[in-house]
Amino acid sequence: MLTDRQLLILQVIIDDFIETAHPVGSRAISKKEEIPYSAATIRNVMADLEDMGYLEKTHSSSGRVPSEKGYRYYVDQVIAPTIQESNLNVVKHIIQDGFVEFETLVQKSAEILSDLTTYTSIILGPEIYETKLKQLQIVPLTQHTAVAILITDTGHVEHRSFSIPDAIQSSDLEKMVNILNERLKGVSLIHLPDVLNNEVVSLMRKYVNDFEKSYEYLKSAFFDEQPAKLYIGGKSNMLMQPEFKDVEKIRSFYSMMENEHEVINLLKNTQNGIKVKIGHENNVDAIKDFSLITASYQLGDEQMGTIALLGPTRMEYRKVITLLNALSNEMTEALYLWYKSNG
Amino acid sequence: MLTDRQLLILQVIIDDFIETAHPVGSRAISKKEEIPYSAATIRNVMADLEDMGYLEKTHSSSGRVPSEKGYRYYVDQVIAPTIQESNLNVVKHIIQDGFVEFETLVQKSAEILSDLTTYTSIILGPEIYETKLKQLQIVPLTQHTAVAILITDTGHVEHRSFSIPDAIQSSDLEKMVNILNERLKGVSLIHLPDVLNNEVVSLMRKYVNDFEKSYEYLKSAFFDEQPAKLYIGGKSNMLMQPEFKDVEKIRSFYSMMENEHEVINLLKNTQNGIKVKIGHENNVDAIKDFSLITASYQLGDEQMGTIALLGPTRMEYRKVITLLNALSNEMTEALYLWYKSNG
DNA sequence: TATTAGCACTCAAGAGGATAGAGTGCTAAC
DNA sequence: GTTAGCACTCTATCCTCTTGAGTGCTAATA
Repeated sequence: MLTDRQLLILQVIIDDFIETAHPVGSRAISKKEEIPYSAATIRNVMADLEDMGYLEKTHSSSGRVPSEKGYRYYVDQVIAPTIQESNLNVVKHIIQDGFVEFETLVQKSAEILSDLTTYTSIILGPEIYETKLKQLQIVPLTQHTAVAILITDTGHVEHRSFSIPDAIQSSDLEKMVNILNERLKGVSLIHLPDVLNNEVVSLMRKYVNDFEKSYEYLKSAFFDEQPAKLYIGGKSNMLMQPEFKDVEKIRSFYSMMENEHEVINLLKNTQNGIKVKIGHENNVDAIKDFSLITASYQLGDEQMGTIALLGPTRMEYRKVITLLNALSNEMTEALYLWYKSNG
Repeated sequence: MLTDRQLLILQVIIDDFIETAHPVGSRAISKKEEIPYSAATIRNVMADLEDMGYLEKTHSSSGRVPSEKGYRYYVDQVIAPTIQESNLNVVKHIIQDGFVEFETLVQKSAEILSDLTTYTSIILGPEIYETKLKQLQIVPLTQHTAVAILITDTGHVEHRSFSIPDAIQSSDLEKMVNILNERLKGVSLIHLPDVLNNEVVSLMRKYVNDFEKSYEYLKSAFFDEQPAKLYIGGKSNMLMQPEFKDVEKIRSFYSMMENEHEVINLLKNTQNGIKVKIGHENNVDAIKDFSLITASYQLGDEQMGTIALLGPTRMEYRKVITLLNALSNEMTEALYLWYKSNG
């Protein structure tokens, strides 16, 4: 447990370092208004804080720099208790421009977020599994091609083009779609494969000629994989950070960000609420010098998606956490209102 | 006009520099098998080539580096005449995996392209204006929201969500869509606004209550702006290039690439065929050290889209031009077959 | 006359050394 | 418990020196 004085000094050091990115020396601290101690006293306290692992030196006679443990303490003990529930009015603003589909809303919020923070924002789009099927359609283009369109009750639209083998009659396809629409309307996407296999298959086998083949085609068009929607904003913001002087660091950062799969993994398994992962806590080597702050938005108990900000460990935690907190509240609220109005 | 010897030496210098990224000295050249001259002779030739503007020095006693004029000559006189029509079989490969919409095809080709070259690929998606409307649909989601879906004969799907003001009856919307479908089917997207204003408006005014408002909504949903589809692949490839040691360069490159608008402008106004723009020829300061090679694919005389590769001026022109040429031929061919089979 | 060998010269890049400045730790005094 | 003072440490920067790759020019050669 830290004494009041130790805490004060830790705080001042971290604030200073976050602002300047330079190691902080005892003399600079003692000059600050809120600090009534001399440089020598500060030095003693700093030595203690270093022993406890909250501070580090870059070399034996340098000023101090916060360690990951230091940031952790700062975030948990200093920042977290003081976060005020606030409202950003970002979402409201976007919605006022007219109805938008939820995905667009998320994307725009993300852009705003990265502009506001000069860090990189990452958004894992609303998990569409929980949304329900509104309508399924097949529009023939030519004799051998067609496009299948799937519309959810949130206004999300998925579409796939596919070709129709000679063996399949277009009337068969039509019949099939009719059956599908009748049976699947209102079913949530995550249950779609189940319902499909249990209830619909037998029905279709009865009415549709050469059913197996048609079914295979439809199935592969829609139900095989639902790619997660990933938005990344402000990647070049990162280049403004002074810690990015090293080309090698830039390289590893960017090639990681180009790999969708890896980024998605980073955001997965986040629980509700705000989560701060500092440096090595991310367990990913490419971002061992970064902190990732994630927030999720949800409907009821169901998590819908994740918003995150990625920046150097020397991040403006207070600002970022406040922002993300406000935004995730707004998103959750917007989602709730949405579903309520959907009855 | 260059003598044979001058041309030979210019060629060797450019090839060498493209490979190593180091200024090329006279001694190194004279050691090459295909060069029967001594270093001193080479020096005289090099001095002449420099006087003519084909070569440059980085400092007064450095080796020579190709100038933009040098690259220009190299591309126009050395490379261009030797390009062989070839086929990459990329497109065929993708199409064999099943019917895909044209946009997907373009995107996949782009990925392959950037992997193959270690440069950055940029693709301006098929201009959808020339394609024809297949079907227009409005699917109501709730009492106050709906999603409008537009399907083209190429299998391209656009969708917009919008809210329905109280004043508008859903039966009116339905009527409207029926009229639109009847009248607009088969109209090419680029003529849509005209036909809409000239033929359809009067008809609708007759049948639809409170038409003006509904119309405004539909119009804003679809016909205001068609965002060009832009794909960029292998941005981090650029970081592998040795010329990218300077963080400032990286910064200006990446912030330019994040600005869709600017990138689109770069590719616009490309004519048919392969076009090579070297360094300052691009008229964009951020890529004054880059070359941009563009190829378009078309249907008949109508240009459909543009494929481009962006790399350092020290680019493997032969390889890139051959690749792009092959790919654009393939795309054009695929497009032709496509439309033919559409009757 | 065209080519080549030879030599003086130039410049960038890297190594080594000196210096200034910001910082520390420790000790003794308050 | 706090602070002043001092010796010490390390980095960053600047300067100088050296090396090596390269050039241009001139005189000799084929």
